[in-house]
Amino acid sequence: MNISEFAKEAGVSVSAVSRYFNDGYLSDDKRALIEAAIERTGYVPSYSARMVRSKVTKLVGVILPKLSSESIARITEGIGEVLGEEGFELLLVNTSNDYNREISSLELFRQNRVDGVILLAGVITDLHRSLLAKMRVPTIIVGQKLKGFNCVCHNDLGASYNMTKLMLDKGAKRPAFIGANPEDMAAGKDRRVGFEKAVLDAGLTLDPRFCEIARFSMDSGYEKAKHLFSGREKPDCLFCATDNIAAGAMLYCRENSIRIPEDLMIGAVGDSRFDRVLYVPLSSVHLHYKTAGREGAKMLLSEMKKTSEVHRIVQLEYDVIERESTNRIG
Amino acid sequence: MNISEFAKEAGVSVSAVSRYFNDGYLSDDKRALIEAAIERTGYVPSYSARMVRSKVTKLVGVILPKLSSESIARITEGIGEVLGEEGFELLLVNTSNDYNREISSLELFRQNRVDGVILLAGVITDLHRSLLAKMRVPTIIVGQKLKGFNCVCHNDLGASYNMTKLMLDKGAKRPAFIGANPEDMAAGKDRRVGFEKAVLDAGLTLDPRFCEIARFSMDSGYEKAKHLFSGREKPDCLFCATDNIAAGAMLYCRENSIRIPEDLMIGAVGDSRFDRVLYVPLSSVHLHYKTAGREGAKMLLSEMKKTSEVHRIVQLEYDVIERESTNRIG
DNA sequence: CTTTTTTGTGATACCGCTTTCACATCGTAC
DNA sequence: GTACGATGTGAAAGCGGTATCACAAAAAAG
Repeated sequence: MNISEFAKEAGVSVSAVSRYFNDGYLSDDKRALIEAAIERTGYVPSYSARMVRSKVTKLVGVILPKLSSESIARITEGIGEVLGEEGFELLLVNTSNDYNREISSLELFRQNRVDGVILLAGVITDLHRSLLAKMRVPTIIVGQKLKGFNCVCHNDLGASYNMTKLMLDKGAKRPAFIGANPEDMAAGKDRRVGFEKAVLDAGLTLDPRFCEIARFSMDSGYEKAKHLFSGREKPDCLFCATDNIAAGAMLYCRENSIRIPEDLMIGAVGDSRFDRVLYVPLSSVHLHYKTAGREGAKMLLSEMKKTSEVHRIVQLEYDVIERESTNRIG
Repeated sequence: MNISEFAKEAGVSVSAVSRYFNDGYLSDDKRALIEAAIERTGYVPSYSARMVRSKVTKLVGVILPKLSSESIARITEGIGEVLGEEGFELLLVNTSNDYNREISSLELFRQNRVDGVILLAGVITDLHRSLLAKMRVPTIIVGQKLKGFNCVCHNDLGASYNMTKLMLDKGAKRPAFIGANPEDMAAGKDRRVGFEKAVLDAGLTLDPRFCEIARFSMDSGYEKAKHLFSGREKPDCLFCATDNIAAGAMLYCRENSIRIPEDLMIGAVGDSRFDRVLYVPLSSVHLHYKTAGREGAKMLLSEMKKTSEVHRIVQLEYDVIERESTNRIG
């Protein structure tokens, strides 16, 4: 059933029906007629047709590197909450960390497909930048700082600095690091810089043999921990860029009777739900992922309303959560 | 730029352009002209306009109760993989376990918004059933068996039966159960029935004081474990409907010096990634979530192609993964 | 009582594309 | 040489809505 059939059924004009579903500039009796007819027929206007003329899709494209990650899931939940309230729906693209899919999704959304875009990316390349600059719809980046664009991000540097400091303050002298891809400015580079700064501020030196780069997985954390402990010199504290990496490293420790925190303190960033039920409850830094998603969505909403082109970067703070894995008396 | 401007730019007719993007019934020289013009202008046809006429949205609605759950994220990843290959995109609705949002999303998708729907639901009510029966687009249910509808589900009964049996075979005599909402036929009812069957088959009796119903969270698992151990009689093995519940229960055990597996064996269903790094590595049953998503998506694709109305229920099998939490010598 | 404004209304052009249709062209069969 | 199907083509009629507009009726202002 289309609008004109429905209008006939309701005994009103096509324009009246259209108004009913839009600005509402309509008398009460017509409104009643239309509502009665909706009740009878279950008529719902076609979204697609509406889009053609009004250029409004009520869709927001969300590009993410994977779904099965607690942090990303929480960000996405936050996004969905805020946008859902405003009647928007999420068009989700999971790029599976595939660079090409990320680019092609941006290309797709750059066109007329959605009213706005939220990008959760790890590594931002020049190609990303140039595509982002050419976006015709408002676009928000969550989880990374990118000058000249609208971003919601975390204080990764502060988080890693303070977690590392926590361990050093307890007397650790041989700090080790398992980080992520440094091309990822947030989880990779910033968390490394924070670690390094804390080490230097404590008057210690950085030992390159105690620095590893892992992928975002437990297995990778396990492997890197193995490598860390393969040398003669052993670290006495370990900062991991993510909880998953830390969990993997912890597994290696258990298998090799490295006591936590007695022999090795471990701290990480992320505060995953499983941290407190790990082999040894893991000290970690809570980042406000869901809030980041909500803030990103709010920022997008305001961008979609106004026409101004002011770019903002919002940085959320963090909470250091101490658990047993760093609970050593200095 | 619209199709007629573009056609002019390319020096061909509007029809030629339309054919280029659709059936491709076109001569090679026109095709070349169009391709050259695309190169120059970056023209992309409007999805919205295309939808109006062709009634094809290339969108699949996915309704899920939450995002930050490993099982759901994995199912959704599987769905995205398969549908992405076929050029479909996912319109995601996170209902946050809100019954009304579930219903209203079904209502929304029942109309002309998407080409197909995949529903991941816990509790299916009569209202769900009647809405599902009235769907005008192909719809697949993942994670639940529902007669008369297309479903991809797990063998929850077999999974819980065998996990329980594993523990009873090792000599446990006082089995306890922490389950989920029994209105959830899969994770709630079937997993309970499997547990009960295993207990009865082992010649034991069901002790109602050893049966708890939890929500899908660690905290809830913790609370229910506390309640289980509050009586005089203590269980010697515990089956939990999900890994999260088990992790919470394990936390209670640690705090109260209940040794695992010596005093209490624990087994669960789900095989979450964190199982092996828990306080005590958790025995669990691996369900093929991602495969379920993939199969659901394939089923949807075949439903969208054909017009027949044959309903199938596909049940996936499972793998029992034994770890330390049940590693007791009977 | 006229003029102006407000409020409500339906006809109709239009959004950007797809589909239908009538027709032109070409190669092949008879 | 004619008949025929296969292939290719552009004009134009939709698809189901929204935006614009002219205009009527009622209310407010003068």
